[in-house]
Amino acid sequence: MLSFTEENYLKALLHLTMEIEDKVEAGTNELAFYLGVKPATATDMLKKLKEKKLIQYEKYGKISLSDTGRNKAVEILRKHRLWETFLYEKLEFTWDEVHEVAEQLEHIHSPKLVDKLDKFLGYPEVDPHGDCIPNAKGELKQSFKKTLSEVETGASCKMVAVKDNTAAFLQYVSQLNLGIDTPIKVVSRQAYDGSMEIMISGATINVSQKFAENILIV
Amino acid sequence: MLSFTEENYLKALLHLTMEIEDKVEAGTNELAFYLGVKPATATDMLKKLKEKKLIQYEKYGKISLSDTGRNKAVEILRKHRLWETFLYEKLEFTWDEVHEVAEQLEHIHSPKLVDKLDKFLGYPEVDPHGDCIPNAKGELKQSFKKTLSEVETGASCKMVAVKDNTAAFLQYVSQLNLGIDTPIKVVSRQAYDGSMEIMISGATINVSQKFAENILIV
DNA sequence: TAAAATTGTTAGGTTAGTCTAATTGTTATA
DNA sequence: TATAACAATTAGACTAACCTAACAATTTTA
Ligand SMILES: [Mn+2]
Ligand SMILES: [Mn+2]
Ligand SMILES: [Mn+2]
Ligand SMILES: [Mn+2]
Repeated sequence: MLSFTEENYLKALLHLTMEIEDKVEAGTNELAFYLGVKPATATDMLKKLKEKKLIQYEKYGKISLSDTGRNKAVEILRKHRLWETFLYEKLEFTWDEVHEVAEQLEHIHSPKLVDKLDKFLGYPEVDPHGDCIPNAKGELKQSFKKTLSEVETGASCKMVAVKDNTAAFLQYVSQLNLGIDTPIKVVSRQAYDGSMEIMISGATINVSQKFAENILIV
Repeated sequence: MLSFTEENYLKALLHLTMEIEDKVEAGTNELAFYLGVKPATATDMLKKLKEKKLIQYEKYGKISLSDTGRNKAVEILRKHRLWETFLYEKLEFTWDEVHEVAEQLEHIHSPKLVDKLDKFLGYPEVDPHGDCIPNAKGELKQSFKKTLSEVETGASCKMVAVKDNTAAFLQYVSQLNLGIDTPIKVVSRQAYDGSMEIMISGATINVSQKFAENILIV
């Protein structure tokens, strides 16, 4: 049985090696920074995870998940996203509130609970942030979606997910009347700073490039 | 913020000081045994809990919860029983399966989650084992119920709760077609070992004194 | 009431997960 | 290619939660 902490390291590694299309490795400092611990701490844990055959790793080398490690990590991601969906769909949580609580709930050990929760929710495919929920077999539909910042000026698209899951960002998005499935039209763009004018259900608003890079569209 | 372990000590103390009508104190060995740790370990924790003003305790003396400690403990009990109810009512768990998972879920920190869960469940008053669920104000309806073993021969009663929450006991009870609200009639009794013959919906069965002592009735 | 039994504490160790400071290995750059 | 910058590891410490073994206090009981 994995500890709370070990699970978090595996989940972090899955995140770091899934972010960018063909990135499959992570570094010690990168991992430590992501988890908010010191590199020395991460090194200790990496030795343990290697010992348990959950990662591939050599001293001074890059880190990648083993098949077992990846499966564990995907299982945790599945739980995380199912719980987020539960909180959002059944308990009236807003999409900026679910993540924090799901960070705790994802560590509950009970295969039956996960399956029953999945069933209770009607086998959802995406969580409140538009992220894919891995299925019971541990299959994760990996899609590298385009961001709003990549949409051509004048073109239209539809928001399908968000990249940033912080409460501050999510609240800002909601405040703009923007949500999953909202149609967006890119009206104009500033070459200077990449900010853009977008149209959401009739209203035109101005958003920064940083903002646009965190809205995933189709 | 209390740790997982500190919460378990407080919960154990609440249990031990609530069991019997006017018992309000517990001993170190008793506590350690209940938690499955060594007395030396419990002593360490007792010092810490005293330091945090969660218990009243003097070296070589008896232990009791302070008001703050009791409130924390009741809050955990509330979460435990709400989660058991959720698993039973919404996720098709059986009453012998809920406790184990609730032992984990009771440590999730989120006031909003507890309140929303309570609302989602329709503000239940009892859990699947017939135990009272403390309300949002932390009020716990304390009732010292009679056990089946105390019912006079020939008299009838109704099962309202169980005292033992182990899977083995609960499965046995279910197997006997016995559950919350089932009417029971005490047919006869053996003076020798306290075993009794009881009638449940027409069928007569024989149960041990130990069994009867764990069925709470009204 | 003194000895025995029971109950509880202390001392000293272990492991997991964290830290800082010092050091070593790798990569980039002048 | 030598050196500077960066990335990663090691050594040594700390805390929380546990342990065993030894000891001390309290309670029981003969
Ligand atoms: Mn999340
Ligand atoms: Mn999400
Ligand atoms: Mn329970
Ligand atoms: Mn219960």
